[in-house]
Amino acid sequence: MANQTGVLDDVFLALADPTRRSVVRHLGRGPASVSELARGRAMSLPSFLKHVRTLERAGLVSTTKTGRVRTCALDRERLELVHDWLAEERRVWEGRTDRLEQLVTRSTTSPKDLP
Amino acid sequence: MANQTGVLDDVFLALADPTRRSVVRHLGRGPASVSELARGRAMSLPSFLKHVRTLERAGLVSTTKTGRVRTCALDRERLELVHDWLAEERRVWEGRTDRLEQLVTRSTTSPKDLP
DNA sequence: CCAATACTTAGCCATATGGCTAACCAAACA
DNA sequence: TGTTTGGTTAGCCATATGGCTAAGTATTGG
Repeated sequence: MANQTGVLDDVFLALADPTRRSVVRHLGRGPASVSELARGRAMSLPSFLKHVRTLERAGLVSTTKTGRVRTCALDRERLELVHDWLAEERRVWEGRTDRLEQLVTRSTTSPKDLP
Repeated sequence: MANQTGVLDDVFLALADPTRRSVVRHLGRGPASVSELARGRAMSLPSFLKHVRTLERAGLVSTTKTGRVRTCALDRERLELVHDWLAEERRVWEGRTDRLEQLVTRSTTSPKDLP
């Protein structure tokens, strides 16, 4: 149940684009509005909006609208999903298939979300 | 320069599909032939081959042909690229933008390619 | 109230993706 | 020699992606 494949599909797909990775990078420094994120990009606003929607669909970004401004924020937890996937792969290489170890290994880099 | 965006595009795109992630998982246990990898999948051989090609294009898998058999192997280095990208993001969250630290942190998981 | 700002919706278009079948090598058996 | 076996090529097709423009809606500032 840990790996809903659909979610990973969306997450990896969302990250497979330089514009979107750049947005993730930007939001890493803190929340920002859509037009703020779009500034300086050689792209129309509607086109850029699609990228934001893709990031939202992947759950990497959450947005809220206040007045006429939509503010975007990064969801770090979703990015940790990538880390978890990678960690699982490493476990396979190393021949350790025991799932319990997953939670332990995870805490070495970010000791926050142990359910 | 560390982030050739094109490569990350291809790597993330390659991982954005359950079939291909499953191949990566399989190859994590060791090399395998194409038909071996295709076995049990609800998909024609040509269709499956395309996935292998996509993984090759991303550099995640390398293949060699001996006789009539094409053997595929995982390139773990390329997967570390994902880890490196993620690590960079984390550094941004934590406000540490100094690039030197990148090389140090990286060596915790794979102390190989320090240019 | 008017105008500028900040999205948003609704198309349109070219290309890419992911699947298929049919047909075609070439190596390995029997 | 003839037949599997393992892969490959060449199309075809439906849908998705990533870009655009034009024309909306809804706040906000003057």
